[in-house]
Amino acid sequence: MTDFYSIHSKIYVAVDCIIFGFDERGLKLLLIKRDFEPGKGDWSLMGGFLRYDESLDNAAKRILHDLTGLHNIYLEQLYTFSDPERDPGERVISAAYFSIIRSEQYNETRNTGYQAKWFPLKFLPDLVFDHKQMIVRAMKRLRRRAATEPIGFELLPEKFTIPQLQDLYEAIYQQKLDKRNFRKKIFQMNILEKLIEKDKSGSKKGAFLYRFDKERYDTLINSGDHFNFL
Amino acid sequence: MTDFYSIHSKIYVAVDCIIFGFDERGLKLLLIKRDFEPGKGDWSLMGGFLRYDESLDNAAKRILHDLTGLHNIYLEQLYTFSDPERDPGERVISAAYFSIIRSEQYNETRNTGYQAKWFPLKFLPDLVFDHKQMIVRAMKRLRRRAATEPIGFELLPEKFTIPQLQDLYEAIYQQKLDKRNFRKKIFQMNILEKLIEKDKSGSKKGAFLYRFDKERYDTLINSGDHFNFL
DNA sequence: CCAAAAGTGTTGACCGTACACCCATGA
DNA sequence: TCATGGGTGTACGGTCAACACTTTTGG
Repeated sequence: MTDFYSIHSKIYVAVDCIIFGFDERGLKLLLIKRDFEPGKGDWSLMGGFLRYDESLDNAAKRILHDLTGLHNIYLEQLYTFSDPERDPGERVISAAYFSIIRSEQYNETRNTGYQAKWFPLKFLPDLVFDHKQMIVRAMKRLRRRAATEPIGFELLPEKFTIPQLQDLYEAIYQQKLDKRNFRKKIFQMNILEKLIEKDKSGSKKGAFLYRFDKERYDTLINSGDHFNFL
Repeated sequence: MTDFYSIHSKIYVAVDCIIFGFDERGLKLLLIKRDFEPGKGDWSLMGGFLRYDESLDNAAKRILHDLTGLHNIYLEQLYTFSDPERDPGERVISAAYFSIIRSEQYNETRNTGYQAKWFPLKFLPDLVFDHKQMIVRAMKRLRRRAATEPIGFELLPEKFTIPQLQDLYEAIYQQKLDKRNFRKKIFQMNILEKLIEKDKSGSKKGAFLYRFDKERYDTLINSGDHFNFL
């Protein structure tokens, strides 16, 4: 291949993944302990380098699969960070990716060669480089997405209760929501399938389980409907 | 500087700018005719390469200044395009930047060594590489931004009439808006300063000129206000 | 004097928000 | 039996959308 651009600089391109999870105790992030310099021993987002023959999306998929063993993770490009001083070791720009997984799908004891750990959003450790900024931006993206797309369901088990769903939205937006208004809104969207079973883990009475009806949702979208989840 | 990452690939990083303008005939984009291979002679977004010691934001500013001579252009990172096949000449990823200028500030006869031309959005020529995709994404960003931030004013002259402002929003969202409702909404935001002068270029009666009152806008935002321009 | 664009208010529908009590059950 | 969380309806206010006529003036 002819190099048309040889007077210009080539640069390392990294990919860093902000991985959101959710459980009873709220939103959390999956972080790893860096086992290489610079920043060895510090907490960091899961990352890697873009290879010569792959897209950023594929690099992010590869990196996430490496860590979690999972395919089909919700993933979107967030922002490319490029301050020349951002990585003290070398000139590296980094495309940050926003991703969310059902936390049940990844537990820390999985043996992958990485030291990974879930951290509640409110108790994040210090992080290398500009990873904190990446997380701040990811949090904003999560809020925006959750308001207009049904990504909340990606953070819950397949079967979930309305109170669980509400807890999730309250965690994302950091505000209490009115129970009755929340239910009204969700139900009138008509995208949940009510199951016969109840989940009794949260209360004595038990709460009905629901499932997100993706087919119905897609049908509604295709017929021009819009949704506002908050 | 130690190279910690030498087992990884370095890659060319480009920056491409989608430059929006607006005039009586609607929204338009500033494109240039490529004067180097590959794609020489084709129409293209204005672009350049990221230098070793600058951020992407600064690269975009530099590239825009090169073309237009302007500083303080509205600019935001849009998305990084990275398909390995996107540039047939070499492996190059490109960070696309979304920018808007008052079209009065740039006219095509300016002599910069670039062959640049405004194209109405509806009559774009074929473009090199993935530049069309970049524009599609930029258009979406423009719609989103224009709904929540006062960027519309960046596309108009300092003094403008309400019908001009309405024409702009109609062009952005490609739909007719009701005159009375539009005025009501804009005025109740209380961010326009009405001038004594009229602009008679659009009608015999003449329309009053207004100016965007940025200070008032900032004050309102700081006191927790929100805006919806559509 | 007339064509062409600027400017002006009201109403009904809908949506978001506030708010309080009963139900089911395990301990 | 009681503490705990699940589940339910209504009323008010604000916002959005629909809609038609008068004003000004250059040609």
